Amino acid sequence: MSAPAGTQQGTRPGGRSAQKRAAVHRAVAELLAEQADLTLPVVAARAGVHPTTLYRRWGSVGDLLADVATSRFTGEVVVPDTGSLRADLERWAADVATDVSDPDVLMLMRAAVGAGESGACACRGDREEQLAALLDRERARGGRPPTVARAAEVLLGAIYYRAIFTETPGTPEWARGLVEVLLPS
Amino acid sequence: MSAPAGTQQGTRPGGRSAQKRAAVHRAVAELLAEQADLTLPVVAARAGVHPTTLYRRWGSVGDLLADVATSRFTGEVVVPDTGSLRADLERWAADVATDVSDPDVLMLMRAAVGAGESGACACRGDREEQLAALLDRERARGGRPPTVARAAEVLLGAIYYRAIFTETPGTPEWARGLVEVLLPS
DNA sequence: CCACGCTCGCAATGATCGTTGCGTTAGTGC
DNA sequence: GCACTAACGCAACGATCATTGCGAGCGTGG
Repeated sequence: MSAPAGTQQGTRPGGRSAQKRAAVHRAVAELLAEQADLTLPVVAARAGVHPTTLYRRWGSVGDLLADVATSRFTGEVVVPDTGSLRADLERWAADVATDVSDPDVLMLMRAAVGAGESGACACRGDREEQLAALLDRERARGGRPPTVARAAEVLLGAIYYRAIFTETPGTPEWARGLVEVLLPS
Repeated sequence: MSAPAGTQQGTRPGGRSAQKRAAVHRAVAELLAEQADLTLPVVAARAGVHPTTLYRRWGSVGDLLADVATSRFTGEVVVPDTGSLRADLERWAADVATDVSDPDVLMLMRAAVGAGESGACACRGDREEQLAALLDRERARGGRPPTVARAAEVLLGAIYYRAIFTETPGTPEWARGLVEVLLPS
């Protein structure tokens, strides 16, 4: 919530806080993977940090989850640039599908969504921005790509839908095929 | 989890249990709308039921939420039948979008998703079956509609995506426009 | 090098949660 | 109408959670 984006955070980027924060994030990821019910004391114990610290810094499990989700889903991703919009989208979609088919990532997403609107929105991360970059490049090339909103709805929508609301997340191949819906040949 | 589908449930459909169950479901909906943190004792107090009953019948907040979600999202919905696949889909999509744009419904969905896979899947309800009915009718008519999976991914995917992962759920008009992606003219 | 301030650890407290054994009430079948 | 079973209410218990005041440690700036 208070972190910009990178590995470190906040007021004192180089210090002890950042290490604690990283430990806590790691602990959350671990516990999430173990299906343990997330609670601040439990996270604290796992992270080797005093519970008070968590209550002070984050206040609630929801805020902590939102924080973890943002730092997990927003990061420097190499946006594909093959020269062809279709190929770029296919590759991007496959990458996203691969990412969210990881059970641990799924757990994080579900928990973040359950934490409320902020946590849910954090799960988008900067993926719409990545999409925008792809589409802008196509527009600069002289093409007429769909809008970012439309692309996000169709691609991210379908990928997230299968990941979250069904038992079978989509495969990368399936995600590639999705581009066909957006860009009819 | 133990209920078939209808208003009542389980072993003794006509009895006291069903009333308690209804009261509990109502309480969950209320508390969800109030942003209160859902916990079994709290739900029990609101429902005028003893906490023990909840622990025995559902065991955990997750199971309770999954139960509430299933009974909320699966029900006798009048599947549109206008004679035209496109019109049917547009109307159906608009109905779904209207439904999930209700803040209370949104809260329920987020909470159910956070409760785990079963809760998340419960949010689909029987909407894919409704979709299947629409598409089958078109096939019987001699048309070649998309598969149920593809239709669900695109339509439900986009609608749910905007509802859950963004601050602005889609409007019915927007949802209608979504059909154009699935059925290019 | 030193003083300031932010962050963390520590300990104690009240509140709430989740569980279990037992008695009672309500619904079902003969 | 009567016995049986299932579901519920009740009360206790231990465990865990969430909060607060205080002191110490680490990083930053003069």
